[in-house]
Amino acid sequence: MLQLSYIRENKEDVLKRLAIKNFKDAESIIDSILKLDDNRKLAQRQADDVKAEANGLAKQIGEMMKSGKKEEAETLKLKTTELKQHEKQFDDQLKAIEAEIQKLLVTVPNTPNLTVPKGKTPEDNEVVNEVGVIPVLHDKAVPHWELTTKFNLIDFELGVKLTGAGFPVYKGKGAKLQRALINYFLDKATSKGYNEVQVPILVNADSGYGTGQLPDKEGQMYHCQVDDLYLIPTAEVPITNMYRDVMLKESDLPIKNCGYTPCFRREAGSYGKDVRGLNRLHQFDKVEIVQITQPEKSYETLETMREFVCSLLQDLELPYRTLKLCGGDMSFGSALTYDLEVWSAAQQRWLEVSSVSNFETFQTNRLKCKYKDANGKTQFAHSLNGSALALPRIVASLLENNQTVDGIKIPKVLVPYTGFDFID
RNA sequence: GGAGAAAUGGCAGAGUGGUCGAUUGCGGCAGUCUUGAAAACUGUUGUACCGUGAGGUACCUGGGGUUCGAAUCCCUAUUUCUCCGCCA
Repeated sequence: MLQLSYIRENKEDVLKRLAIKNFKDAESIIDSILKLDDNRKLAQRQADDVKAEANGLAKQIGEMMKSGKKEEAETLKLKTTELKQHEKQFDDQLKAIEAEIQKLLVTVPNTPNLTVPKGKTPEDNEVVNEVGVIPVLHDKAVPHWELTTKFNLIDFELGVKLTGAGFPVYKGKGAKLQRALINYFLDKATSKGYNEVQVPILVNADSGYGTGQLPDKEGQMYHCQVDDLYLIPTAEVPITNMYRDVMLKESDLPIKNCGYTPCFRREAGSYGKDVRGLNRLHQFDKVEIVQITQPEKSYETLETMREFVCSLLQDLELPYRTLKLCGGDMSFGSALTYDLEVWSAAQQRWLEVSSVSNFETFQTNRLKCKYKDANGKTQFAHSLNGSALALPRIVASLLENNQTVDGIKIPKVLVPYTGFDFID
C-alpha cells in the first residue's frame, strides 16, 4: 500500500510510475483519494472539536459533583447530551471516509522503479543475461512427464485420485530428489547467513492483507471457510508477516530469513499444454528467502539476492536467463522484479523458477513494520523476497536436460543429498 | 471439549468510575563523576492523526455497550495460564 502522504507530495511522479504498470484510471483514483483525504481532515477536526468540548464539560461536572454543586452539574449534563449526538455523527462520518480511503488505497499497485521497462506482456520483459549451454538431446529424448512415468518418479493420476489435477504423488527416487533439493537449497541459504524458519502454512486474513495477497488475489488462494484461514501461496506470506506490527532497531537489520514450505495456488483459469506435467501445479514445494532492510540498502540487497539464486542454478548446471520484468508483467506489490527462467530442453522453452522482488515500503506500510534509524527517527523498512527455488520446474528441466539413452544424470552438487547419481 | 483465572507502555508490574497517557522498577538516551569503563547520582524516554503554532484528539488485546465522564462496570471475540478430559 502506498503511503497517503507520499502520494500527496509526489502526485505527478506517482502517476508517471503507475503508468509504467499500466494501472487504469490512475489519475481519477488518486484524485478521489486525495479529495477524500481532504474531507477526512475536515471531519476529524470537527469531531475533535466536539470531543474537546465534551471532555471539558465532563471535567467541570466532575469538579462540581465533588464540591457539592449538584444542581449546576445537572444543568451541564443536559448540555452534554446534545453534544453527544454531534459527537457520534462526526465519528461515524470520519469512520466512513476513512473506510472509503482504505478501500481505494488497497487497489492501487506499488509504484515501479523508474528503470522498469515499459510494456504489457511477457514479451516486453528485458532479457538481462543468458547463462550456460543449451544442451543438445539425443533423438529419443522426451518431455519430463514421460520421464517421470518411465522411471516411476511421479504419479500424476494417483494424485488426481487422492485430490485432483495438479497434486502429484512423488515416489521412490522422485520423492528423494524432492527432499534432496529442499535440503540443498536450505543448506546453501543458511550458509549465506539466512536464518531458517519453519512457519504455518495456513494464515489468517490479516496476514493475507499484510503482504498484499488480499484483497488483490482473493480468488487465487485456497480458503478454509470454517476457520477463515488461507493456505499460503508462498512462504513469503507467513515469513514476512512475522514482522507485522513490529518496531525494529536499526541494529536488527538486515533481517535475513529462509524457509521451506509447500505452496498452494488455485490457478483458476489455467489450462492447456502449458500446464502439463510439472509446469503448473496446485501444490508445490519451494524454499523462499526474505529480507528486511534499510531503504537505502534495498536495491543493493535485491542484487545480492538475485546473485544468490543464480548461484543455485549454476550449481545445478542448468542453463538459465534473467529477466527484468516490464510494468505489465510485474506483481501488484513489487517495485522491481527479476524473474529467473531455466531452459527446458525437451519442451524447448524457458520455465520460470524464481521471482526476486523489492517491495520497498509497499508491504511494510501495510504490515506497520518500522525501525528506528540512527537519528532516532522511525520509518518504514523495505521488504524483499525471492524464490530459492521453486521445485517443480527445476525438476522438469533437470530430468529433461540430463536425460541420456540409459537414464537421467543427477548434478554433482545434489549427489550427497540424493545418495544416487543416476536414475534408471 | 468442560471449569476457573488473566490480557496495561520496549520488558516487568501498580492502578476497581473523574485530578490517568497512566505510580514504580528494569532497559534505552543525555549529563555529572572517571584516564576510560563500571557503579552511583541527575534529567529524559510510546504511537498515530489534526493544527503554521499554542494546542487538540485517539489508543491500557480487538469489537460493541452503560455513563456527563471508563484502563476501571457490562456484553462479545481472540489469546494466554491453571485444573479435568482426550490425543500425534
